[in-house]
Amino acid sequence: MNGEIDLFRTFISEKGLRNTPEREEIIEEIFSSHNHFDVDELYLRLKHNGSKVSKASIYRNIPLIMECGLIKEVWFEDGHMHYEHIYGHGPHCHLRCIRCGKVVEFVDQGLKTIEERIADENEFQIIDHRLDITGYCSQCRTGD
Amino acid sequence: MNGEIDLFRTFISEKGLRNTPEREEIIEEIFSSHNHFDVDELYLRLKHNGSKVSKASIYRNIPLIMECGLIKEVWFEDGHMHYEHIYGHGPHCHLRCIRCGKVVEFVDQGLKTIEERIADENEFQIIDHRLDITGYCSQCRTGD
DNA sequence: ATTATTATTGAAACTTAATCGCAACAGGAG
DNA sequence: CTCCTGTTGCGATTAAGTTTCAATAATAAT
Repeated sequence: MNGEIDLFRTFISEKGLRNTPEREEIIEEIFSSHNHFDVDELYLRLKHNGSKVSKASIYRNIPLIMECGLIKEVWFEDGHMHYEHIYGHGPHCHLRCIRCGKVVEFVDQGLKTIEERIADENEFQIIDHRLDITGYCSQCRTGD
Repeated sequence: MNGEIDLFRTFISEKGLRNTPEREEIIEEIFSSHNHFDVDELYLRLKHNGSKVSKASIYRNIPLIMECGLIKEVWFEDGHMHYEHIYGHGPHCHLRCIRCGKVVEFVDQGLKTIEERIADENEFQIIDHRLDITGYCSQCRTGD
């Protein structure tokens, strides 16, 4: 358990960087929940839990955590970037409700097949992909 | 021809707003090319063509052009939003090269089927969707 | 046409996400 | 324990996008 924290520690060491308490606090806070997050929310959660980590440090460490392959940018909304966990989650896509903001993740094998065919047809080497479907969830949809 | 400009004019009128030369210049410049664009690039293109439209007016009009259904936000990159045409383009997805920035559009009927099934399973009402595949194009891929 | 109403414009100020410079601090190798 | 240098918090800075405001101009009414 805590695989993501160990992975990050190793990643940092192998890059010749330093494992600091601030880094530990940030990575632990990020993975203390399974949800998507943004910098401001993460900062408030840390603060609420007694951490003194600055926003600057969060902004400085997020690129490292991404490079380590533990999180990635998912969407830009309300004027800032939002992130999600990769570690412990297989590749997946999103259904996002425009009204209530709820996000449902889904996995579809057929999608992978399509992507591979498209990539093949274009001699394209896939590194990442993102499928987001936006609309209204079951609670928010208007009687259509 | 010029369907998008007429649509915008009608849209503006029916909202009780006013058709100004600035709006004409902006919408014409946007649709004078088939490519994706961002505000800064659009502003420079307008300026280059002798227009005196300000960036503020571009920022003010883009939401209207989106509401009119002619363009939409496609991705946030390099610190700012990028847009693409909807009018004249059917629903499509993107292959984006991380190295050279080239974007190839593709259409896939199977994808629509998958999306509809996912939406159905989640009682979700689809309003929009976006599938972006990032990686390396045929010119930029490393010998893998 | 003329006038009145009010949306729109450009310029500049402002807001805010994200980055950067700097001095103090601290991890970790030796 | 000491040194080297990466890291931190703070505050300043940058830049995208928004807003304020006075002047302008599109449209409807006259």
